[in-house]
Amino acid sequence: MYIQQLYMKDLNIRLKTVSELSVSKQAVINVFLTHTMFKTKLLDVLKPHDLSIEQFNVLRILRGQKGKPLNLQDVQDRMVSKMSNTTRLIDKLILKEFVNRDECPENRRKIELLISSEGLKKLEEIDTLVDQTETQMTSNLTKTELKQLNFLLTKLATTA
Amino acid sequence: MYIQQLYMKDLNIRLKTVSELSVSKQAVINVFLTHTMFKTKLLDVLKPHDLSIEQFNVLRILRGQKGKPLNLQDVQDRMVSKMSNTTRLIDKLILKEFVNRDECPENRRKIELLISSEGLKKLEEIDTLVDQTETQMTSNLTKTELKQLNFLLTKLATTA
DNA sequence: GTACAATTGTTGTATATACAAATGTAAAAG
DNA sequence: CTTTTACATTTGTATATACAACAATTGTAC
Repeated sequence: MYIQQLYMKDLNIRLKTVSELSVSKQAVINVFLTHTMFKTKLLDVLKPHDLSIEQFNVLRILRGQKGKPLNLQDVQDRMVSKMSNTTRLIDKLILKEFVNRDECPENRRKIELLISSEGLKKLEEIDTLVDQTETQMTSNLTKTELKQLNFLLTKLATTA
Repeated sequence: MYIQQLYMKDLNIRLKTVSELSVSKQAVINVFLTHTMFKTKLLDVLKPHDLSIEQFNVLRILRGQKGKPLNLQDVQDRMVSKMSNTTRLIDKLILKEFVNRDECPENRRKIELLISSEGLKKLEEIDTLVDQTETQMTSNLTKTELKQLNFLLTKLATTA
């Protein structure tokens, strides 16, 4: 509640001044604001399950492997964050027993990461909630508008 | 260099799978990816000046006052982050002598924050660089597309 | 086959984010 | 005028982000 209210307050203040700025500056600010809103709402959903957004993402990445292990590099490549953090992030998932880590037999520099059955169970528990949240967060755009948005954001990020 | 390459690698991997997801999920991922790209590039510019993005934002907010002091709450309301951090963030700006903090005479609970002349000088030094970066980051969208993007993002964030 | 380079992962430090609790001051209630 | 409530800021703790340095293992060159 508090967060949403605070956020809306920020937004109103920003929208007054944003319109005077260049379209580029506006775009940057709008992306930052939207990101903050998405992050906040997703975190609201994940928090009761004691997962951060990045931890949730890593679990989904590992689930996507369907039993095949991934090493740190693999996981890292599918994330939008930094190597240095991934070790510690996964440490926390291992503590919660959602992930297992083993030494890779062929190459002892590597590690093998696998999601556990508890991890899978937790993901199933959350999936629907996250889906609903994502739908709700984007609900004041029509499907056509969302496609348009995705087109623009993809174009923006791909070559820039 | 390294960051950009890594980022592009991530993006390519994501774009393969993203298309299979719902438009809502795609939008969320695209906003996250774009945010990361923007943040990385802005940080590249600010880093040589020993400023974080949020520190830079606070300086710009204070400059916008043209001599009138702001208290913490005011600054916070114009930011996209959390109260708890703002104290510490400003501590660092004070250490760098870009900002002065005084007790508010009418209400000793409040503080008065002012940008220093060094702070103003630093901002002038960076302004052009940041403008160029923002323009360059958004350069593969036309002005019309950027306006469209701003419309969609504003609509997305305003009521959701 | 030893020296050097590359790969893979871990650790350290600074900053930012998120929340809760604590501190100090002002205002309101009684 | 004292107690309670609200306000403004600070501090503490956990996680995430960014970068650099380090350690261990593997690969390559001579």
